[in-house]
Amino acid sequence: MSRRQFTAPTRGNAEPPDDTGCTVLHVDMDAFYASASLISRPELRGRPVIIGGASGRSVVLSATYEARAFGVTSAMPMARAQRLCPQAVIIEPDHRRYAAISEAVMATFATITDSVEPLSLDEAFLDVSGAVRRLGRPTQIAEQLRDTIADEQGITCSVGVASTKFVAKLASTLAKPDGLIVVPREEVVSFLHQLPVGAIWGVGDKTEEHLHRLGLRTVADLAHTPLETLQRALGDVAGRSLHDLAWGRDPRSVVPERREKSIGADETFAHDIDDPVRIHRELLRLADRTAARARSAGMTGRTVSIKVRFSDFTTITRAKTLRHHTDVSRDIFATARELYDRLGLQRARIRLVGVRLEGLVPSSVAPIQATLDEPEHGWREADRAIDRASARFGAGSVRPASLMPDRPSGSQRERRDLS
DNA sequence: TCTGGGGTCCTTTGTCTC
DNA sequence: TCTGGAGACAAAGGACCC
Repeated sequence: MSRRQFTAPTRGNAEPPDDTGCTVLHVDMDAFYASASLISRPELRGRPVIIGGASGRSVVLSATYEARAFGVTSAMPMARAQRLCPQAVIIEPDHRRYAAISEAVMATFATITDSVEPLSLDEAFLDVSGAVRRLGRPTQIAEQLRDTIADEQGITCSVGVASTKFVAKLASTLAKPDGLIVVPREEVVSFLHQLPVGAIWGVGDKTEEHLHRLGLRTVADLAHTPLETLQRALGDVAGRSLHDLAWGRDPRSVVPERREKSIGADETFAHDIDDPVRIHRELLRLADRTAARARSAGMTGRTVSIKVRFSDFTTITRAKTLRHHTDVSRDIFATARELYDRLGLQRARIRLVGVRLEGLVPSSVAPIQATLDEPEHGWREADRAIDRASARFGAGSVRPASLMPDRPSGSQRERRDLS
């Protein structure tokens, strides 16, 4: 669910657009989480529905177009969304269902081309240059895809067809909902120059504000600003990138299979807390979750970082790079706890803590060195056993005793407590 | 209005080594 | 032994995306 909305520029003629050379497709599911949730609740179709958590601090994950008409957007606090649209039905997210539908949609993409670059669960770039002879022109392929996804999954999607990723992505945003926009190669510049600067991928609120202060409101303004001026204002990389994009220059190709560079987890508390014992417990839970996900992905990391957000929303991060790669819950927790304790916080009120493992490489290419104090059958084997138990009995079936809701007796605690 | 959770990338600054 | 520059790397923060 995009947070920004723009109106599509009008094309000057009624001829069908020329899609020659427009071999990049950007496919984006419409209100994906909301549409997926309504598959099992067909009686709610046509009504305002908001997908989001019930807790006081959660935000909107997605909303149907009927709810968006009331001003509800993604990432908006749930409390505000409910004030804007009190008649909306609230549904808790069902991430398993979203993952299953996403997998099926990606499988449909794979029948078109090998060159699929997923961006998230609900959108992907496809390079269809190798499929044109077999399946027809890019626009025909896009229409086939839209039909197949609607028939097989019961949800709609929008597609942008262009010669570059950046323009295809913009086109799909403008095509929403349930639409298709082709931007012919010779119309790229005129298409872009009508748009506001905020339409450009990578221009968020802060950059947009900065550009407005410079008097730059449209992509055309941006294109006609000297490169050096943009680089002075936004930095070398961002300045050059924006200037290139404003002229439709985007050399990035569709790259299938992007590898994760970090894995992490964070948690916002229902109420700010200042109890170090509770914060240590939360760090243990998050380290445990992070390590399990890394092992499940077959990855190990060398840098452990923590994030702490205070009650006034200021956020700090601290990181430590280890001598060896790890995927062991206990190592990640010990490092996270050390980083946290080093902050020397005296009962500061904390809103969120997070743990992240960075510098990921596949376990197969990063031999994990046993630490000197590691017993013959060490923590890694214990983690593997927990992973197997979780796979068999469900996530969380085995966990550190300090994370059990009801603290057990001392003997049980010693047997299981990883802390 | 009161801000989730999962990520990526860029910039700046500090430290270490040669 | 001290100093300075260059380059690599780590750390921290910020902006952005879905």
